[in-house]
Amino acid sequence: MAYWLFKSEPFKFSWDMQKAKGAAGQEWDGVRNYQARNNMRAMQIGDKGFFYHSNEGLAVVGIVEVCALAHPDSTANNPTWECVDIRAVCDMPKPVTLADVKANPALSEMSLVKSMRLSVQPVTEDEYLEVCRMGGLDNPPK
DNA sequence: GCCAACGTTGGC
DNA sequence: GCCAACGTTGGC
Repeated sequence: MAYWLFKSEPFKFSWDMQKAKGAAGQEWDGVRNYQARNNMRAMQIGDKGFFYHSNEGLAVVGIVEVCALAHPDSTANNPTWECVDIRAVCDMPKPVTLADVKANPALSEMSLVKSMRLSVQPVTEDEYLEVCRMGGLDNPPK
């Protein structure tokens, strides 16, 4: 089991929109960055991840899980670009902001701090559990 | 809206 | 294959 972080600008695709897709989930399309694509290729069904609002909100607002392995991005005209499908699992009871993450020494190595611009990031288990704890999630889905 | 960081492109 | 120019992302 691996952990990830998915960034989205809420005015383009928000957490509410993700939740509205329900159990069927949503193709995480639009990624045009090799590192982000490679992260998605490495994902397994059931991997968990954070849903992060960039630009506005600047916070981890929910937990998602991978529900389809990497496949061609339906919005791309080039088979180079692939993406997974993800579905909402639960809300973060208390959104964990970027400022919260930066202020926590235990998270100083997190990609969110170190590789700010990467849109699909790996998260370690320790980081996953720590952010869940900060967000008031007592029994984080694994 | 500004600008720093960083990935990509393209000339040589 | 180097590196300057350029475009995009995203925090502030």
